[in-house]
Amino acid sequence: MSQQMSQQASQQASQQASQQTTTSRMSGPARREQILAAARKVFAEDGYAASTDQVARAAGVSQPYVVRLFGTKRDLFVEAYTHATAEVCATLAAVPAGPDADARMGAAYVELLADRDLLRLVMHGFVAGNDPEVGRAARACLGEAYRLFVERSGGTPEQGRDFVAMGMLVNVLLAVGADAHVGESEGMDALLACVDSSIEEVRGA
Amino acid sequence: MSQQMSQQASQQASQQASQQTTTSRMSGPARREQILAAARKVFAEDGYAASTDQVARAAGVSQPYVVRLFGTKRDLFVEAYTHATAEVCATLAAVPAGPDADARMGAAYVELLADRDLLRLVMHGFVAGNDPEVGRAARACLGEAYRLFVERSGGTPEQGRDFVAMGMLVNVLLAVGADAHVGESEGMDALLACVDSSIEEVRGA
DNA sequence: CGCTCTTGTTAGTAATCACTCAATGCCAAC
DNA sequence: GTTGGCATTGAGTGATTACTAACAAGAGCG
Repeated sequence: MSQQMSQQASQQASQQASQQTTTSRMSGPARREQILAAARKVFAEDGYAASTDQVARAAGVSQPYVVRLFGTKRDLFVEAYTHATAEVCATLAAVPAGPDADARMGAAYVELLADRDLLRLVMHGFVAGNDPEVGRAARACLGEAYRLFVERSGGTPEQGRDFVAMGMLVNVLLAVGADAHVGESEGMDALLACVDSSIEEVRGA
Repeated sequence: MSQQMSQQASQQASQQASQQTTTSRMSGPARREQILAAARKVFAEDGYAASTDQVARAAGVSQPYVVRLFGTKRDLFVEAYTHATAEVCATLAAVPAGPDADARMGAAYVELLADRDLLRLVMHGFVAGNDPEVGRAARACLGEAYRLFVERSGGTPEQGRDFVAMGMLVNVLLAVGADAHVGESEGMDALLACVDSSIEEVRGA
């Protein structure tokens, strides 16, 4: 499955990266962050199955250099993944408590939807959970999302559960490309319409 | 990540399969189904990244034979995946309409929880959705689950959405091994307790 | 027994993988 | 202006990959 798809995907990524990449010399930490950004994009697309070569081409660097900077492909993935989950948690944690905090939490998550790569990467970590460190980060992110919602909104456990569940539904719909295949199945169309209206509702609040 | 883990995992699978495998000659379709069952287990563990060799060892067959019978690793994955999604849909479709149909739909899904491999495989398909055929099967399954719930229970679109969302939450919690890591994060513990009580509630109904 | 079809294997191939090694240029400090 | 450290690469290695080709063996049938 990943042969044709990831080939052309990485070609696209390499093209668009080589345009924006300064081929000249960079400082170590700066290059590290650039590679991490590329890794986030590539891993979001193909998950852990993406190769370090794809990441290197997306960053405009040679492949040995990315493993030199990060030690191991697994280390790179774990670092990119923990960054992503931390970003999600930070966004939710930035919502202050108070009246209508539940709606503002929902709006904060909807804001995250703009960055498709972020949520796709988080999703990939959910199924790559047999790696102990990835699994721990994934569980921590889910638990924090629940805890923050209940704490900030003062809602019941059931409301917290529903908040996280709704987030997972949106994640999955995004991952399977539901928005890009409207008109394929009537059930999916109706589900998508219902979720979309909820998103618009929370966005307006 | 998958190196050490999948190695020992496939060794376990091969051992337990070689015990239950009739090494003698089998009929073609029977062997096909046996390999499909093995593929379901292996793909549930490691996703599409699992090798045909792992599947072959789990089935107690040589590796070239599994690609001979199924043509391509991708074909094998797609067939195993469509079988899994069809099983989920069939289970939900078996719930008759009537009063308390919503609770019975929930109970039917909880029944599916007993087969961890099934839901883990379905989850893997959700993130492998860049493959067109896998993505289509995943979207069809989600759409059908929603449609069936609304049709059988006569509920509102919002209730249907919440049903599917709850299913996704349970899937994710299962995939990240939340039940196997209790006591790690207080937020996750509270979330898991809330979901568990909901499951027990629907199980009793 | 012989003939043939299906079941199954061993041996092999080309590609890709993560990762290593040794080297090369660049920049700043002395 | 030479020295030394940092950024970066090309070339290579061994392992694993999906997949192929050719061949062995068993079962039904005349």
